[in-house]
Amino acid sequence: MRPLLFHVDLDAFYASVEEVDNPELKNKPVIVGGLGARSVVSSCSYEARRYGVHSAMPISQARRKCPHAIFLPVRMNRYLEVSEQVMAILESYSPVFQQISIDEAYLDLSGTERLYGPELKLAQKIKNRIRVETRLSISIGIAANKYLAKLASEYGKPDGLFKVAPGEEITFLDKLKLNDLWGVGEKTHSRLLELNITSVERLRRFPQDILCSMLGKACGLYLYRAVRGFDPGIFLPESETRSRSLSSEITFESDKKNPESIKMSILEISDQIMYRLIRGGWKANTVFLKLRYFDFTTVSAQKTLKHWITSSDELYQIALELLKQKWDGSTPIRLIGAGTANLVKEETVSQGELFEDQYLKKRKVEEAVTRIRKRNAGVKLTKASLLNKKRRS
DNA sequence: TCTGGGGTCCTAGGACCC
DNA sequence: TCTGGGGTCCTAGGACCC
Repeated sequence: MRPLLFHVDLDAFYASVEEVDNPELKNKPVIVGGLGARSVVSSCSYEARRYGVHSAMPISQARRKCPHAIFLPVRMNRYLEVSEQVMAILESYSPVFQQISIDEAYLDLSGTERLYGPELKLAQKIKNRIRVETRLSISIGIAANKYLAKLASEYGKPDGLFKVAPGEEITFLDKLKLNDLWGVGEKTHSRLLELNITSVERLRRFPQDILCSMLGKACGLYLYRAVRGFDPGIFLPESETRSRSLSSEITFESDKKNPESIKMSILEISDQIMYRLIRGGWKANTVFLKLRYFDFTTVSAQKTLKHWITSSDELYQIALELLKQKWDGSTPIRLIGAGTANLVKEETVSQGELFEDQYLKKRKVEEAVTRIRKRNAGVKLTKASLLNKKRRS
C-alpha cells in the first residue's frame, strides 16, 4: 500500500484567532505575545512579518520594527478551544491521527483513495471545511512520509497545499535552503557553513560516516537520511504511559538576588508542578532546578531519588538543595525554573514497593489539596508557608 | 536590540556492578 | 602493584522545535 501522509498546520495561529474574534484586525499587522519588558512574540500575522517581525523575537524589537502593529496578550484558553475544534474536524478524516502541537497534526491517509478520491481534492475539501467552520486558514503538505509532508506544508504557507509526488523527493529537497530542513537550527546551520556545506545538494554528497564524525552520530545520521527524502524518525507515535518531564519556569521582570524572594518563586513553582503531576496521574523520582544568571548563562542541577516524590514540600526542599549547589547567593538571577523528570503513570507502578505505604499516605494529602483546587477553580489555595512569606514581604 | 515557556533527544563523563 | 570489558544509570549541558 502506498504511504500517504498529510501534515496540517494552522497559519499564524494565535494571530489568526484574534482576527476571527475581532474582524477589525483583518489585514492589519497583529502581534500576539507577552506584555512584559522581557517578553517575546508568540505569533504574528503575515502583515506583521512583512516588517521583519517573527515569533520568538523580543517584543521590544518588534515594537521598533513595526510600531503601528496591534499588540495583543496571549489568550491561551481561547486558542486551546479553537484548536480542539479544528483537531476534531481533522480527526474525522482518519483514524490514524496524531496531534503534534496546538496548531499541527498528521493524518495518515494510506489506502483511503477508494473512500476519499484523489488526495489533492481531499486536501482542498479539508481546507474548505476548516475555513467554513472556523474561518481559519491552514496549510497542508502531502508526501509519502512525515518528514517530507512537514516540509511540504511549510513550503506552501500560507493557505498552502503542496504535494511531493513519488519520485520528486530530491527535486523538492534541492529547492530548499539548508535551514529550511526541520532539525537544522542556528548552530547546525553555521557548523555546516563552516564546513563549506552551503546547500542541500552539497550536503547530500557526504557519506554517512563523514557526516557522523563531523556533526556527531545522531545528527549525522539524521541529516544523511533527511536529504535523501527518508524520514529520519520524527514524531514517532509516543507512549501513553510515559512522559519525559514536567517543568515550570519564570523569567523575572528584572534580575533578582534576594534569597527570600527567589525561594518564594521556587515554592510557587514546586506547588504548581506537584499539582500538575497529580492532576495528570503521574509519578516522578527526579527533581531538577534551572537557573539563568543575569548574563544569560544557564545552569541546571538534578537529583534522582530512590522513591517517588510525595509532596510539593519534598519537591521544594530538594530544589532548595540544588539551589545551594548552583547559586552563590549574590549573583543576580534572570530566570528560575524547576521540574520533575522520569515520569511514569500512576497505575503502572507496581504495588508493594518499598516506601509504597508511606508514599500513599502522603500522596493522599496532596490529592486532597488538588481536589479542593479543582472544585474551587479560580480560588487560590496556598500553603501556609507561602502566605506567611507573602505577608512579610 | 536582548534573548518566553514548555517540551524532546543527544552527548560525554563518571559511578557502580558483574 | 596493576588494572579488562560490558552494561546501566545518573548528571550537566546543548541543540532544536512550536
